[in-house]
Amino acid sequence: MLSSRTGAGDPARTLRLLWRDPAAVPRRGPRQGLTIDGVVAAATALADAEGLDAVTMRRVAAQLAVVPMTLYTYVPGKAELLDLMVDAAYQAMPRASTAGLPWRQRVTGVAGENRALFESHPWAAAVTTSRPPLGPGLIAKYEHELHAFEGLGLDDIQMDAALTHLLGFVRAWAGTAADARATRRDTALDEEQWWEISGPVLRVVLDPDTYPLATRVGTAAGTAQRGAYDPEHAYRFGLQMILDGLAALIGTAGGGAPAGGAPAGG
Amino acid sequence: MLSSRTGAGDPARTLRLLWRDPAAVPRRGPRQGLTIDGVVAAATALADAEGLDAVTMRRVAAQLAVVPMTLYTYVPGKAELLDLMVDAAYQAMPRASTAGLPWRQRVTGVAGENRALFESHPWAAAVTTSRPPLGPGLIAKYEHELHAFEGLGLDDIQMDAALTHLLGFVRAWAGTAADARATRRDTALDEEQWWEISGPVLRVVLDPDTYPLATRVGTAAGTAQRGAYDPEHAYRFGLQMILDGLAALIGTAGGGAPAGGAPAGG
DNA sequence: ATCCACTCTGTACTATGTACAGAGTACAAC
DNA sequence: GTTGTACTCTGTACATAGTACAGAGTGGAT
Repeated sequence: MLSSRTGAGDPARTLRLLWRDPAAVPRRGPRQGLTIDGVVAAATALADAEGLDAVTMRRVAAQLAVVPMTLYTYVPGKAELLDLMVDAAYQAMPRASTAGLPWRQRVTGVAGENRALFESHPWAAAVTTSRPPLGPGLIAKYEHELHAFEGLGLDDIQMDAALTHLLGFVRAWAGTAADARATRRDTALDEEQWWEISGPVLRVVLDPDTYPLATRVGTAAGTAQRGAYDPEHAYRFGLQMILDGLAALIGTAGGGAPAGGAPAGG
Repeated sequence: MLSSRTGAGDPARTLRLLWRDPAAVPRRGPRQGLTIDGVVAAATALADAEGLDAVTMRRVAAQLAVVPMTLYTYVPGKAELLDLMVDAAYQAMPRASTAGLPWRQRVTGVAGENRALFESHPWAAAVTTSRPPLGPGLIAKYEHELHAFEGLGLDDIQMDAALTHLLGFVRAWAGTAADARATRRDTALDEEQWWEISGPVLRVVLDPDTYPLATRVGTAAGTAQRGAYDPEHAYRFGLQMILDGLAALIGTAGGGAPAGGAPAGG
């Protein structure tokens, strides 16, 4: 039962894998023909190009010119491979220092870095990372991002919660945006065509007198934006709300709020 | 190609299904032995009890004592079944009027209703609803929830964006919380046990000098809460930030802000 | 020189969504 | 009534997924 091969679900093993623990490298037997990084890179390339669904053990193996089961020498299972992909993506993120900048700019920067992550790796928002992969990438990212919230008079728990809230927003936004893109591709219907088809049906079935607010606001939102959902607007709006919420928290937290950016940025 | 049976991916067909369009009910042939509502209810019961993965066409069919393919008489495919499940869950949500209450209470109420939804139907946060299922449930929910944002001096687009932001938060929160629960169940490790195993490994591999902020804040957050993640705290914190962000928006929006609740509620 | 831990491989099992074809049923048209 | 046919329900079958398992080969530790 406790075979060394079947280590799927073992947190310690996954952690050692994430950190590339040298003690976990086998000393006997033939040299490995691939590397963990190579496997992760192949899987990531596949996910970037064709989405998370394209990441199957068979296809990753094919990329690397090995048979599917060979991957299980490197990775306990698919779930762990996904964890490794996420951590590697985190590790590759740029981490420019924003020391000295006003906090609104720092926080906006963190949001932007995460947005960029999800734009180059849309699948990352869809990975169900049951527990966060506590690898070097995530830790380095966490360390970097916490700096944006330091010196604002928040205690440690507030810093963590504020960062979590911000990251949750960007992730949720990225998920919605990616879903919209994916549907557009799969259905071969863009937002406009979809409304062209759905509009008439809805008009028959949906009674404006029963749902006055919904029709008014929904129409306004749908008309202002090209379709039903404008990712750019949602992002700017959400970020602004978070910045303002944070400002309120800072005002509450220490008593004396340090200087920040302008109250409202465009 | 345009068979009436294979209508998966057809938005118009899905819409008619969502609204239970009587015109879509067949007039010829034997009477159906099941109902759409019955199918949706069976699938929902399965999802509630065992999670989204348990919802397979075979198992839903088994619940209803029919053969899997029979379901395809009622539903074009699994994706549409999930859409129907979500819309039905929306429809079943309580919609108590909060007219007259201060806006912070109204918005808190909307958040709470959604939180309750995800607590009784955790799978709902995980359904990838590429495009929102524009059924009667969603529309009624939208109508109801918009009322919380009316009279605050926001224009229609701001109302929509604010609601979207709030819902995104609750959904993201629910997803994280559900993931944590699911992992606990699948791994048979609770948060504490997991840390017991991971702690030693992390201590070896993670250098506090390289990641000072991360270790300090991470430890503080992990100690204060029982494990690494405290859903209750995250929810309260996030909601507070949204309320404060909304307050700032309202202050900006019209010039004269209507009366609201206390600046900070518990 | 020997051993066996380890790598890589092929085969095989279970599970999924759903296409397809056939058998039976009951309303619409005559 | 009788007939036609649109519709329901069923069984079989296929492609694709993750991965368990067993065997053949390899090379560092002894």
